[in-house]
Amino acid sequence: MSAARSPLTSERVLDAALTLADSIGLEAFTIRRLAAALDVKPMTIYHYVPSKDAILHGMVERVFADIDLPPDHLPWAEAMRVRCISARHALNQHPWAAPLMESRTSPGPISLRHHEAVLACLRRGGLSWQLTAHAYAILDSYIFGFAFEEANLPATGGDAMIELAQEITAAFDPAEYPTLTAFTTEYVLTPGYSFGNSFEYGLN
Amino acid sequence: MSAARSPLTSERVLDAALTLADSIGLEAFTIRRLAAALDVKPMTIYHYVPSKDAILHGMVERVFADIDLPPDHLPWAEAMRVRCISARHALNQHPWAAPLMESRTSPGPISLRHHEAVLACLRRGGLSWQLTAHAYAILDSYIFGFAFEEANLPATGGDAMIELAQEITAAFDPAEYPTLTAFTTEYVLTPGYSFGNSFEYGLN
DNA sequence: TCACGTATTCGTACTTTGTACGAGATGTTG
DNA sequence: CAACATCTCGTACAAAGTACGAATACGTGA
Repeated sequence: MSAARSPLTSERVLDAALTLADSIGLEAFTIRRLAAALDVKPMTIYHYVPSKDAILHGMVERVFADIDLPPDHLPWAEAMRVRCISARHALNQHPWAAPLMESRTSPGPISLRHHEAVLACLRRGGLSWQLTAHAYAILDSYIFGFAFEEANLPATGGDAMIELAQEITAAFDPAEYPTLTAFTTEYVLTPGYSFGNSFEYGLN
Repeated sequence: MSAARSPLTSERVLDAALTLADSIGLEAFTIRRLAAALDVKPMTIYHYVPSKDAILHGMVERVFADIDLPPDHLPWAEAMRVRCISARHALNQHPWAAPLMESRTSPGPISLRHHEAVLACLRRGGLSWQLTAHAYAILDSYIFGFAFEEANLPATGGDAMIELAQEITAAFDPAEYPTLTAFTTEYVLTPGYSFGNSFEYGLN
């Protein structure tokens, strides 16, 4: 009775890794839990993947693969806009990704292809090397910084945030931080407020 | 013989923590190593501090304390510029700080005072709540994102980078990533290049 | 069908980390 | 000197990554 012997592969390990990290966060993402999710024992994973670090590497590559390359047929600024919005979207799907992607040295082929495409887009737009470097550094700092902040916010809008803001305002003396208090009560608690709204505004 | 019994305090623990994290990085920063740096046994630290997390909290507060508040006497844009440059400087002194500061919920009084001052500065400048929120979100995303990227770069310019760039370019096929290759060889390796140069450029 | 080599899975165990618990040592006060 | 408070640390446990090699399952030719 082979009973559907699990055809585990490194692909399936990565699939499960992405899903698990999405649902429990990067802190709680452990080999042991990943093994449980795959319904195998921890050491089994090491037959398909050399180390946890390699898994993280693969996860980063997956996320990069999800980010649209700047389309060839658009002027550079428009093309970059497309890729930036796509990047934000991808980083939103995977809140754990931003710090990982930025802190990783030795990029894989997918990351490299991505960087290649972005640089090529800027150059095609006629930007000097210097402007290219500036544009890339600035845009990515912004995108990843924004995604990182957003991912670490306890709530990004909606009901949960209302409750939270009230807790916080209750914790400190409103007289000592008047502007901060006013900001939360008069603006953040406004229906429709969302941190994410600032993103597109900042893309200019 | 009391022989200079160490007057350990939570302040001294934090001093040592900052110094240690600066020199070995956040990954390697452990209670055991901190204890060694203070020349005590690990558990001694817990007499002055309730947990490692509390130490991290204190470290974040210290770094916030190092960031200049936007000066009252300047127009808001100038004042913000001052505080942003100061923030970048502080984050440069402590490469471990950026992710920590952004990922921490429940801020301490120093952080709160800082946020208060920034919000007050923007409001004094006549910005609407909405514009205030946008400005703050955008600026901080940029500052922290930039600092984070810079901190995680293997080298930020100079000789070390030259060597590194050559290693990397050697590792992949130049034909496959032509723009990337050209970028490193024709621009990054130029004497005087530094990632940090992009920061002030991006503040506009 | 059976034996054997390969591919896959896992049991055990070591290291590193944070930190709970309570014992010892030291200093202070009546 | 006795009693108490303060400070230090020894021991030990849980959770994590993963090295090592044994156990198992599977495919193939005799």
